[in-house]
Amino acid sequence: MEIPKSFEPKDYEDRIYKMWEEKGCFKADPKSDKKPYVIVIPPPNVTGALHVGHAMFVTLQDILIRWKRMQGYDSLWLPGTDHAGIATQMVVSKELEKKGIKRTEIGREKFLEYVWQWKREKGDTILHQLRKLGASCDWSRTKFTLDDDLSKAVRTAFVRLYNEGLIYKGEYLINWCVSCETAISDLEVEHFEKEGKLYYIKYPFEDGNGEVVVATTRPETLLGDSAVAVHPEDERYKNLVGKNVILPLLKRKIKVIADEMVDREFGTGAVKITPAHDPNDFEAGKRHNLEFIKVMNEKGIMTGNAGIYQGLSRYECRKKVLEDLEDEGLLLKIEKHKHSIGHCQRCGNMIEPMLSKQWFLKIDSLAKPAIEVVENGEIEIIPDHWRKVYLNWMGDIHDWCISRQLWWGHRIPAYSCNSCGKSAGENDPEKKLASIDNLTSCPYCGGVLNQEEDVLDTWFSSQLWPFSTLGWPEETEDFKKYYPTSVMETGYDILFFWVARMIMAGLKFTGKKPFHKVFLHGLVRDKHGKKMSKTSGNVLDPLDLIDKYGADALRFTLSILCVPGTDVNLDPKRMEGYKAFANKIWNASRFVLMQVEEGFEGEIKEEYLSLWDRWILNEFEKTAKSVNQSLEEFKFYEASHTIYHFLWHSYCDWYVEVSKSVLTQDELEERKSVVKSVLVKVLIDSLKLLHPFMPYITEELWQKIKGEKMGFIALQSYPQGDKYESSPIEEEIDDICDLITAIRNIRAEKGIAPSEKITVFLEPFSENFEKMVKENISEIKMLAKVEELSFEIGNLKDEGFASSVCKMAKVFVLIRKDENHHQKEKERLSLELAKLQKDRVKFLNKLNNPSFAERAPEEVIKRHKEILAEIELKSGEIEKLLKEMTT
RNA sequence: AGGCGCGUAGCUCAGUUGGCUAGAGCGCUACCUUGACACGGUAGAGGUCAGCGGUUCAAUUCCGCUCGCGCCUACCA
Repeated sequence: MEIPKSFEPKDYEDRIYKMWEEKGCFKADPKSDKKPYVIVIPPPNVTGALHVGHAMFVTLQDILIRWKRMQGYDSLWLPGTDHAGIATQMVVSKELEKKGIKRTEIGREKFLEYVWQWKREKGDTILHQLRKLGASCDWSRTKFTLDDDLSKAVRTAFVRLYNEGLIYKGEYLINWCVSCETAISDLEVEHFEKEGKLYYIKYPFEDGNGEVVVATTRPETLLGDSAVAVHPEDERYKNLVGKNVILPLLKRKIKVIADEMVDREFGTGAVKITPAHDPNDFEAGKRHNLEFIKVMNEKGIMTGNAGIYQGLSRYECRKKVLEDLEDEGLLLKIEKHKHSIGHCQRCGNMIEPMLSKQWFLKIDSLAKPAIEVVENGEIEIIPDHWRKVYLNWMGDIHDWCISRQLWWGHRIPAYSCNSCGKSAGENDPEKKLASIDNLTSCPYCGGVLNQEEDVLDTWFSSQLWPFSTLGWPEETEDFKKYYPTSVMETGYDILFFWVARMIMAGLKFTGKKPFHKVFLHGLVRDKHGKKMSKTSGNVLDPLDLIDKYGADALRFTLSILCVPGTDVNLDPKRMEGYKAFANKIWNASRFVLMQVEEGFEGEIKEEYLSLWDRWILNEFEKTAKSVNQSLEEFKFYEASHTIYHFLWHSYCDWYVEVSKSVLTQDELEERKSVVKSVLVKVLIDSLKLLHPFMPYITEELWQKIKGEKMGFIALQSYPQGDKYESSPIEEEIDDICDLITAIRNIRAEKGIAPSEKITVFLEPFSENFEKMVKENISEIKMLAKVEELSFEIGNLKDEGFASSVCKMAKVFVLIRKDENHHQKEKERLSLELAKLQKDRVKFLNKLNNPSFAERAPEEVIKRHKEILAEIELKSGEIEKLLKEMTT
């Protein structure tokens, strides 16, 4: 039987995926008595396009899911998307604007219709892209955070928190994005250090005698100042406290206060206080009962409080304020100043700290148990150092601003009454005004109700994902079987955003931890470790990569680069290499299939197994055992590397080559048959072992070898390697390989053409090795291209020969004698001898040290002695050779 | 400012409680189109494990310092 010579992933990837999906290979079955293994997908944004970050998590999670499925678990990988409030609203608004439709003009209801329309058309794009990667999700359970059932979960969670008094509404200083026109949480603010300016501004005293100078980076906010603060123990300013100064430009009278927040070393040691536009000043304002003067509105435009500056943008206002200060001689000086400025994670605009009425979640009581489960190891975070980061952050967590001024999202299920004036979050003593079900009339007075306009932060729904997707708050069959989930696998960049919040929410609402383990993978960067970004032009598109190298190569690359605790530097070169690996497997299979007849049913008869056969069978078991172990520990790189090394370097480089010496020569039919059986068995088992990593090519080859009626490799049982046993065979094969390499080395160094067969003389160091060489002489001859291999050294002096000392024997290769051939031989051997002698001294010194003998463990001493003996044997033999040559 | 982490071959990285003669992939050199595969084969070259000091019989591994780099958190006006 034969398969095409060229390996072409495009020929089979889509076809195979379709087969898997149609035959329901990925469906979990709550009725089965198999043990569950569950991962919920980190839901991609519904607006999202596939990027390498997705490729990363798909690869790792799919490896785990397929591995466990093959191990006999009821694997459930639950897919879905989140509604991505800000992102989606922005995308759809922009699309509408192109058509001349303005969101604010058409109103909330109409706008949401458009968004749903968009979602129906485009929302599944990302899910189809995940399939290209081979993701074995149970698509029948696909969820969306705005689905009816998940929305009900959100309302349930909100109302419960509200009724317990953990949700409050109030006017606080929050992070406001003037471009997205919504509040965002602390976590959604990104700080960049920027070179800015520090402006020194004079605030004249009320009495006209002199002034106090304050330093600020944001001169325009002085319009909202309500005080100037100094440190209470600052001698320079002690007598100023309580006095009034005149606010420049607006000429308001404001007082000088004393507060310990002031850093005497910074600037002039006097600081302007703008309670409505700075988080620090907000706190100070509360402490000192200051006026909160809002000088900027939600669009970043100056308000009426800004006097003549009303209507200017924040940027124009700064310019004008500075000009005017200059005119009035109040601008003392400008210094360069580095400081960090918050930017909106979504749109990149500067964040405006703004006084605003928002909904908050009290977090302390939720955080406490979430800290405990990680501290006591009930939830294991891998790699361990993220555990420390988690605990560090959780220990200093702040209340969470959960309201967003958007339309797309879960509208807050809270109401206020027109008639009696009761309002959820503010004066709703009996907690009647938040409700899971739609409230139609006021439960206090029967009056007309208004529902809160704002929606909840998307993460508020994402935190419920591990259980809302399984049916919570209902006790569904799925929820009962699949919750808690097994592993949460995601990037460390959303440890706080998502993972921490899921732990808090899981414990709060279900009373159980949402998952047993958290594995955090590194971020995918470019080949030099730089973050991928459109501006750097170093973005790699997974769909392009799949097109060029195949999904299997992309997956294998990501997996083998995934070392816990480090970011992944993705170099297309690597993918080329793993595409070559796929090609290698393809061709190895091709070779095997060429050896066997259609429907070959191999049988491995013990009595006909050779050393090499036993070796590769055992080597496979060792590999399988190691791969399982690595996967248990989330060492994807190690698992991938182990398989790679086995298939390429053990199976292809050695066993397949050795098999040729049996299959192409005059050997017993039984031997040939056994070798074929071993070739096939090890290949098939290797394909199974590799399947979670490279699902497509392994499935395709499985079908070609076994035929479709044998089912899917995806559903075969995973090799466990439990038959592996440590055996002297390993060392014996090592020694034979060492001999073959030594002969090949001489061939290469002496420039003997590969086509030329040579004569080799051998002087084994042990009878056992001589016996072994004799037993495997045919394989050795074939692999080293030896015509004649003799143990009768005779007198080689007159002949031309090259020699080498390998681990178990002295090797002589007959060559044509040339002029200074003895000289060259001597140089070569002397070089090797020098190297050996250096090592010899090292080991000798160690062993001669009395405290080494005293303190080192016996095993180590023994090993050292063995190595020394080996070195001494080898160098002794080389010395002898050199001596013989000179005489 | 606080916390975490990194510096091993030209490049990207492994190296599991200290103990083999420090490994891999790519790149490089030489030779080879041999009937699975040139997306290949064979053989090589290449490292004072950032530097200094300490603990130890023994340090790439543990500790301290120095230099260089990265990330996260934070209210430096």
